[in-house]
Amino acid sequence: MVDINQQDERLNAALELFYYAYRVFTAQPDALLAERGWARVHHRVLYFVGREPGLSVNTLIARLGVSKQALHGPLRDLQEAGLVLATPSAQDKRVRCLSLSAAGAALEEEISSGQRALLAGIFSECGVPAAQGWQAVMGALAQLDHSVNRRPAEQDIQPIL
Amino acid sequence: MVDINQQDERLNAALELFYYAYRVFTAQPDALLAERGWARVHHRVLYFVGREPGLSVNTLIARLGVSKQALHGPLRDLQEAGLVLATPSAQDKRVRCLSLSAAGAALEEEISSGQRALLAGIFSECGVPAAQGWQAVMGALAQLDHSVNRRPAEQDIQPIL
DNA sequence: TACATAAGTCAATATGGTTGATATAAATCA
DNA sequence: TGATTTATATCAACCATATTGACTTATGTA
Repeated sequence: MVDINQQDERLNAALELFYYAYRVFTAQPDALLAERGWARVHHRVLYFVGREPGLSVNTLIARLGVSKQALHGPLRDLQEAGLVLATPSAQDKRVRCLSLSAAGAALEEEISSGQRALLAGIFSECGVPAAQGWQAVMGALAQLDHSVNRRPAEQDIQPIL
Repeated sequence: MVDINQQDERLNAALELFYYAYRVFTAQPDALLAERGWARVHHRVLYFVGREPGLSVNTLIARLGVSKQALHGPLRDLQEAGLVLATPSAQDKRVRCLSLSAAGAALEEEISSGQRALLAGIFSECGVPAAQGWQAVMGALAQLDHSVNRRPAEQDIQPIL
């Protein structure tokens, strides 16, 4: 039989693990961005646009969960720096389809590849079964996302509008 | 032989998993705090003081990595609400030893227990091997924390927000 | 005594978010 | 066609939270 307090202790340790692991995971990109004078919003814009090219400004606002006024500053920065491109949609010329320029993709790649390398190293260090366990746990957690702002993906639950 | 692009795709999926899972993990405490009109700083204070009772204001400032002016507002809120107690140290009457009142401990417990329950549910859903794999991966990541503000490792109890 | 330290406060400032109002172009409806 | 809605883009006022700097008070130490 499992001691309740011991169980709680293990779970407390897991809470802390989550906090520290996430901090390590995000420290690198933050530092890379800061070097170039960009902030987190810029990173998130690069990230979302990179993974969903052609998305509209409104969609991006929904993904990020910020107001359009809060988005526009950083978005304009990125466009002026030539990292993000905005081209009118063919279907509806009002909507601007956002995408990354080569330079934008390169910066995004530089940031994400650091994170991929970090995870790849950890996964190979811990072994395939551990990596699969990690993915199962994180996947189960992510499934609980009730946010409306999620991107639909084949394997995901569709957002309720 | 492993296809490089396929490998990168799996790693990209892992990046997204991390992002969404963390968001789910932090949504609950944020909501609980917001209900009561507290912000994240208040939570972090409750957490740190709860896990390191008797710590000084300066130590707390170092743990949080904020200025004393930034801390004092929230800290005063918590003291006035009777959640955090400050008693002069016996050794040095200048330093205030911070601790949680019963009410403070109860709120902290309420917040953390939600997160423990969330993780416990996920762990039992995914099975013991997956949970162990998750812990191995997160532990390996957390080990890479180079932060100056960490506590010595013997107790190594750390914040969740 | 002279200086240093811990805590608390006040003021000025910066940043990053919010809402509200408004403008423009494009699409759609009656 | 004219009226209305939608998507994007600003401007302005405001607010929360952080910063640094200067200062006070109480206490400890050389």
